Formats: sequence, structure tokens, C-alpha cells
Amino acid sequence: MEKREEKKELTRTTLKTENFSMANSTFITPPPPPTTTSDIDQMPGVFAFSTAAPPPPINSIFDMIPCDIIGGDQKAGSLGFMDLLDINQDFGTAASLLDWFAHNPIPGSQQQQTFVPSPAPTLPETSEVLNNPATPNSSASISSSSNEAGNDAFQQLKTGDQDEEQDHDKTKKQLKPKKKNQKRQREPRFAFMTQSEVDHLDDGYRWRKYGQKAVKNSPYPRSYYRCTSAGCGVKKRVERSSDDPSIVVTTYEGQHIHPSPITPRGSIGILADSTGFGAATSSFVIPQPQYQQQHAYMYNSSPSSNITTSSTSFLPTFSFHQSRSDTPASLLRDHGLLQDIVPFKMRKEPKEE
DNA sequence: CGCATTTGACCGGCGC
DNA sequence: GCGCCGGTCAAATGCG
Repeated sequence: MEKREEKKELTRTTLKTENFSMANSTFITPPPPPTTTSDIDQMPGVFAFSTAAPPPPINSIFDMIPCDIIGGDQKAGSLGFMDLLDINQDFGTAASLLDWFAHNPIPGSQQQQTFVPSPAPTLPETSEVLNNPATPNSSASISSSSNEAGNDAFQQLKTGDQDEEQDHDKTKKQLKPKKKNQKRQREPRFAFMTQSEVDHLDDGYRWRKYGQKAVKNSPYPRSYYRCTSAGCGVKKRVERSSDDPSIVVTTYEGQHIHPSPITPRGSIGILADSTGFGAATSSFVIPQPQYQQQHAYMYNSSPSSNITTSSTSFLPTFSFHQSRSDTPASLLRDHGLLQDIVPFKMRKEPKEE
């Protein structure tokens, strides 16, 4: 009873995102990571893009948070971010992560990711990917983690997990007697942090908000969205960091089974292949719709900071163009990108608090 | 009127 | 077993 009341109270906590002023669109300084440098080094799948690109336009929808914030997942932990960051995987290196990526199309997304599939060492069990989409001046990091779902989740994803998903949705209240001892398998997730004034970033897909919950230890609520496309069970969670309100953590779950309703203009390598794999290009997709453009700028030396803040552009994409057969990491290295991609924290920079 | 959002209630997993 | 909590449902409400 009283508990209920309490809950209600919590649930009622509302966030007025609109209150965040554009004025403070400065690049943030991520909270100190909880891990040691070496920890980070071993952190499966955490790597960052760091570029010397010019600062992003103030009016860009958001600024990506530097990867080291990932180390600060602690705070995110309160946001359920730990969950998101289950980084206890055995991604020993960024390379393995890349390999992993190459073998595991991440949920959703029409964007193209030109990673080269290579013999995957140890496939991460599942797929929680944390990524800080990069912006011109920011860095991006991706982390991955696992849970019991393991590869199965991916298998599902590639095959018929939609069914599962739908089934899941439908059975919820009506036919709740779901397989009891079968743990609900989590969809692969992909998350990233961004610095933004708005919570719900437009990524080119249509989302319907279906819930909002107060987050423990955080004054900010978490919003739940579902892709409105019929049959597409992709979900998205959006929450604001309690430590730094300017940081928005977006988590995608699932894989879009349809192209983005909003096609980014002139997109660089946009793939309509919903499977996530461009057969001919060995590319795979990461659920990050428009961000690609920004990223492209990064490597384009074309300081066209015309990153539209409009609803159609934001999600980052890592444009790693490589030939094939080498490990992504080495390729990156070969192409002189590694330093850009696995810069600071990931590489043994002494970390201080 | 149709669609999106809000929000209280409900459910299931998990830790104690 | 109980309580907490994350996640979801669905009725009510808002909006174009």
C-alpha cells in the first residue's frame, strides 16, 4: 500500500528536458572512471575515437561523450547502466571487439559500418554495446558485454528473433504464462552516451514512448520507446545521467527489420540492407542512423559543420573502410586510424581522479 | 479521428 | 517468501 504510494511518487518524477539550455553545449568532462587504466585497457570493447577535429557546432543536437566516460559507468550504474555496460566480457582488445562486430551485426540500423569480418576470436556472449558516438570533436566508444543469452541472442537476431520479440510483446499481459524457466533473453543492445539537451534524439526511426520510470539514485527518469514500424520490435531506452544532466544515455535493443523511414540525405554509405550486412561490401551495420554523417566529417577534413540538428541527423557511424582479411584493428592501424580510434583511456594513459 | 504521450498498475527477476 | 526494481501494459489524455 504505502509502497505503492512510494512507487507512484517515483514514477511521477518527471523530467523537463526542455529546460536544458542550448547554451551549455560545451564538451563535457566525463566523470572519473571507476576502473584503473589497465582495467580499461582490458575492457572488452571499449575503445574510443578521438579526433582533432574542430569542436562541434554548438547547435548540434548533441555532442558525443568521450569514451572514458564509459569507465564511469558506475554512475551510469545507477541508471541501470551497469546493465548496459556489462563489460565483463572477454574482449581483450579493441581488435577483438571489432572482430566481434564483424561477426555480429548489431541490432537495428541502416547505417553502414565497414568493418571487415575476420576470424573471430572469442565472440562476446551478447551484445551490449556501449558506444559514444563521436562528433567532430568528440570520441566514441563501444563496449560490449554479455549475459546468459550469449550467442543465441545473436542467432536469434539474425534468424527469427523477431518472432520472439513479437511474441514477447504480445504475450506480456494477455498470455502471460510464458515459458517459466526460460529466462527472457535479452536482445542485443547498443548504447551510447551523448551530450544533448534533448532526451529523445531523432535517429531516423519512428518511436513510440510506452513507458517512463524513475531511475534509482537519479533524479532523471528513464523513458522507454518502441519502434512504431509494424513487426519491428526494436526498443530504445533513454535516460539522462544523474551525474551530468547534459549526458543522455540511449540504449537500443533489438534490430530493425525495416529501413529507416527517414533517409538521411546524401548519406555516406547508408545501407538499406536490414540484415546488417552488405553482402558485397562486408560491411555491417550498427544501429546508429544518422550519426554517420558527422563521423564522416571527422575523417573528411571537411569542416562542414553543417551537422543538421534537425530530426534527421545524429547517430554516429564508424566509417572504417578497409580491405578485408586483416583484423580490423590492424587494418585500422595500417590506415593510420588506430590512433584516432583507440586513443586515450584505452591506451594506457595514466588515469587520475 | 488517429496517433502519440502520460502515468498508474502490473509482472517477473533477483537478492536477501 | 518478501520486497525491490526494471520493464511493460493499457486506459486516459493530449494534440494536430
